[in-house]
Amino acid sequence: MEQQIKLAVDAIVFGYHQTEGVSVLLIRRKYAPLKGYWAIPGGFVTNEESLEQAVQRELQEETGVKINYLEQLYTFGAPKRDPRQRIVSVAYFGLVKTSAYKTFQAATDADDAQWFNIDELPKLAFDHKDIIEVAIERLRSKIHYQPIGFELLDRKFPFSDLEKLYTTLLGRPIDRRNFKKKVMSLGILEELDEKAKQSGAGRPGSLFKFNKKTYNQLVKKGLHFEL
Amino acid sequence: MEQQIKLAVDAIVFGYHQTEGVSVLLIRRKYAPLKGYWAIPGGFVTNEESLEQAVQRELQEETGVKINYLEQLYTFGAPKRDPRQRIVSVAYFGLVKTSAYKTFQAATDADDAQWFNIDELPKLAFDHKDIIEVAIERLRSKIHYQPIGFELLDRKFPFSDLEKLYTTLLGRPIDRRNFKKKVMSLGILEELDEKAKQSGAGRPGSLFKFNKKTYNQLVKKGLHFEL
DNA sequence: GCAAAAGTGTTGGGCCTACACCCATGC
DNA sequence: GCATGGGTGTAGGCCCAACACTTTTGC
Repeated sequence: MEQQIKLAVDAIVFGYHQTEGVSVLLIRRKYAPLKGYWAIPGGFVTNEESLEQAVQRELQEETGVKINYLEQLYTFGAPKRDPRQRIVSVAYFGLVKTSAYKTFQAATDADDAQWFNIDELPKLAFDHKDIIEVAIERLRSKIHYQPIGFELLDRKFPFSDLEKLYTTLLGRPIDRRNFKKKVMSLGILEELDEKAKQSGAGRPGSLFKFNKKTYNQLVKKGLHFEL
Repeated sequence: MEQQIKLAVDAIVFGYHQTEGVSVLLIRRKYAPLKGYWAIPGGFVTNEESLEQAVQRELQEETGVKINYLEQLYTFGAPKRDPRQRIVSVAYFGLVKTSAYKTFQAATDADDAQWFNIDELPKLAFDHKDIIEVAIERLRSKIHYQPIGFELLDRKFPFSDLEKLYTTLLGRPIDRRNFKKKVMSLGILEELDEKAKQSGAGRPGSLFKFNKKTYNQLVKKGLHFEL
């Protein structure tokens, strides 16, 4: 008997903003089933493109977002996850600098696209809630062996941004001095001769940037980063 | 245009034997293309079964092996990985006690099934060499956060078996005393009132078994195990 | 008795944690 | 000048790595 399975890809894209926290990019479905529900962006793979290309294309079409950090998350294939027919979906995990995308150009299958704080998710279509949970799990565990900030923060950022990101993801406070010592000892941060602009009160901090080169070397040879 | 992609699963199954080291289970292809080549067991997913069921079924059919530890590894979907048509394959990663399977009942698509030491792999069909490399990578990294021995060793084993397994996977010697201290401190091993049978010279060691209950608890709440 | 493998403790050093006060800026 | 957030150093304790000799067995 002929196989009746369709192959899709989904993109769970995380962003970060120092006051709004960690958020995930969702679209509102334009068509049935579950029209009007929020869902993870994604769609069917075409015959000639790679899986990564399919993810990038769907993301582009549905939200206008282009991503540079993308990794495979997990493949979801339970027989009844879509009511219409058997759909197996390869989920990808992406990180972007939220600041680059405040508004979206939704199109094709999507009515609208929007960031949602990961603690305030709307009702989601299909098994998308489970998928996001797996993705959040991955994000949380990733901070232990990969200094994620590089993909989530602006090119230049005050040190406190990084600290807040970690505090948020860990869900507990961390010691500022110890954290800074540890991060700086990795040698992937460069301090700049520039101060952050003020956005309220308080002493402005120096700006930092990641040194992409040493960062990549470090990631390649494996890194442990316990807190 | 209609999607023309077929979905398959593959199973990379590892076994361990204290003199033969770590090995992977391969089959010899019975049909074209690449008839006679060695390959990873696997096959197409049927419409009603889950991905895990598909893996177990194919493995059963092609090698007679039934597995109890199985996790998803990665999904391979490059457009040209199979010369005939687009095939996307969800690869799974399994561990078995080699001692349980010295001979195999090959059937269906396979002429023959056999263990191969991971350092002496034959020429493999399709992109299966790459897939096995990813799997070995996963196996190696897994020993750092999960005491793998449970799935790979016999129910009762001398402590040196565990030590040899780690030495082999790490590719370097480890300090016996420190290793034992660390493993015992996890509280997942029980010492038995039994000595290993002799297989050559040397003093016989006590036998140990894993305490499945505390082991599972430990895995669940996360575990770091650096060496 | 000799070769092979198992069993067994201690110490020094490095790393990690805990901890509190001053500084720069905006209002 | 006060409120807000940024910046900075040290000491004690714990854990980890390094290290070698004795015991039991087969031959």
